[in-house]
Amino acid sequence: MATIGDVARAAGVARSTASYALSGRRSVSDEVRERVRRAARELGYTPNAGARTLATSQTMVIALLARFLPDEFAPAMLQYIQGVSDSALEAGYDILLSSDPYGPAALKRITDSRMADGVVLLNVAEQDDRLPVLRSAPQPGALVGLPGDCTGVDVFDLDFEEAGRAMVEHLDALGHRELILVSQPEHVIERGGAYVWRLQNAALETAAARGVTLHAAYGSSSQPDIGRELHALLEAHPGATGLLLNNEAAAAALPTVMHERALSAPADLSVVGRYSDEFARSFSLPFSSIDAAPHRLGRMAVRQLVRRIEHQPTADGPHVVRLITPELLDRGSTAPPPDRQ
Amino acid sequence: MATIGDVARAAGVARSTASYALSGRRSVSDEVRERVRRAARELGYTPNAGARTLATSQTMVIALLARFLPDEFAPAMLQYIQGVSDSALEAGYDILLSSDPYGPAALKRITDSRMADGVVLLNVAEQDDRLPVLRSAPQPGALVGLPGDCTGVDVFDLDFEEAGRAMVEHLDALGHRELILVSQPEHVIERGGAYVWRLQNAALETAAARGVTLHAAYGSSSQPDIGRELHALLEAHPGATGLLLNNEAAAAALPTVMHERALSAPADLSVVGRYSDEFARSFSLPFSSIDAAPHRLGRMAVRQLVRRIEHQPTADGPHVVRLITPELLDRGSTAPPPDRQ
DNA sequence: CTGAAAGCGCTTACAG
DNA sequence: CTGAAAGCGCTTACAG
Repeated sequence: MATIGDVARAAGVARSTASYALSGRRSVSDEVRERVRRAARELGYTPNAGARTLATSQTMVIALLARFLPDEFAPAMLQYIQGVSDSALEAGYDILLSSDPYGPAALKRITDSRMADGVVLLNVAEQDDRLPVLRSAPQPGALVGLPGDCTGVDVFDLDFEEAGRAMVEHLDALGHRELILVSQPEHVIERGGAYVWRLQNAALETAAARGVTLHAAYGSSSQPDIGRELHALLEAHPGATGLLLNNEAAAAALPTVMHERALSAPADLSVVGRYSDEFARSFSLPFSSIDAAPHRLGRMAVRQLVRRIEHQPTADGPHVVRLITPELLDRGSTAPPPDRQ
Repeated sequence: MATIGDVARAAGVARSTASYALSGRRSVSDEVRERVRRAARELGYTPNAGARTLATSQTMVIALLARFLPDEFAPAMLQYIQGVSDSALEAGYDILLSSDPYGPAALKRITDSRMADGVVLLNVAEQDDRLPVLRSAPQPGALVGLPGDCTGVDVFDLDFEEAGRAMVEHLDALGHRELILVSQPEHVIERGGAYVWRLQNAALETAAARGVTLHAAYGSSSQPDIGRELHALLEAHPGATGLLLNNEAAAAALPTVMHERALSAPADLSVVGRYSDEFARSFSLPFSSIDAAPHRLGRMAVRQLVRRIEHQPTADGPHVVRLITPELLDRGSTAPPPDRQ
């Protein structure tokens, strides 16, 4: 493979001149620049990434630390990755993907060995064991997901509290007095998925404040369990006229369940979910929903990370915690409750 | 950050000795080795990846070239990535993930700049424009997906022809005389998804040889279109007693469609699909199916790639094309056809 | 068993 | 406007 030395020799100049001609970091005569460029082109010269990194201490790589959890929802996961990947590409960075189940050690190795200029953490838990490592690393970090302690990192997430409020307020305004909320399984909370109770608590508080009855339940993350559970919940609360879903598996199962119970939305039951629009589209979920916006969150995290990387190490402003405001996309699955006598 | 020089100084030895003591690539007295190790531990020494790469010309990185196509099925995609990721981790490699839509240029940059020791290509097309680049790269390559020309690379895929045959034979043996096959959308073929017609042609041939009528159709890759199409197909072929699915969206939509038509499997209709077991599980698809085995294919590709990388450049055996034999997982959705008079 | 030196391929002050 | 040199942090022949 051609090196900068080969290019310099072919162009009849010094290696430094070849380097400058290619990078444009100091002025070079038009003629020399042309000769160097031609030589580079003809030799098919591409700079060696390792050598450049060693010389500049810039890797132009962003590390993406993901966790492939068994009950993590695959379509959402892939969209986070896509968002990160797309915006890294735009900014000129490559992605180093790590899904080592033992996250802290993997992260430490990556940051210590200087394989990346910055780190994006996915599936962030309330008490995330990767955070202490990230805070003491020299590289900046951006998270998708809100941890208990946000110091030293930039954080991006959906405002799940607002989502919980918005769901309840929407149905309350339509006149519903009794609702059911189906959340992710309880073990998602146990491993630190704070978004589950953030949404649920806000929904419960809002319901209480408005005198709305809200039955909060945890649902399974896979079929057919979740289907059975939905049946049982609808049976147990015959007076409920609205259903809130913070559980993708439940959203996927609901059309069948409603069909089996001969219910239709919104005539018999109003339904509001929380999942990605992409998921809604590919499964044609007919329910109004709050967009989980995984692609957008991935993008935001990378954008901010790149800003930090490129302003480093001085002009780094205060760290941000950006919770995006839920938007309820109306798919017509909510309406005033049916009359019951 | 501590360098090997810092470690050497702290241990009172030369840098070379420190390096050898840590790598074990030449014998070092027990006492010196202990001193060096302790110094490394106390200083929190981790070798600089770029420097090591420059010195050894080994990156310990595998490039993963994916394509995020709009109608690519997300759960399958993520599982390929997981398979690759898991086995890379086991082998001690990191993953450089590229999803640049302009694949050939991205691949060329990655291989030319020596960012990886080997390359895995996902979503391989019949005529894949990344293949010429990969063949002329110095790094070995492994593909998931069967291209028209397999020279110079190792190839892994499901045996889609055998899958098509197996599906038809299975239903023929049960006594079915008229079947419907729903494939992926036609534009998947157009962009090079050869597996669509590989399965379809084999199914058609097998059916013809056995005197079975097979109606082959392309289906949409998303709802609600595919649902409508399934209805139309079942309507158009009232004599069909078996349904073959090579289309994940169709598999996801079918339970609802059958419900709507008051059909049940296998009493009214025998159904066989082809998708990943993981997908079947998370959506509880009640149909017997041939496992697409994305995780396993990803693993196989990496395993072989690592073998090539580590035997390079001499002892590289002939390239392999490994088509894994479809396994029909019986979920009880097939039976002899109902009597029709 | 250990050390001093060269070299991997870049970039970037330092000189002219 | 250009060149010769140093240095990034490793590894690995070459000497002893």
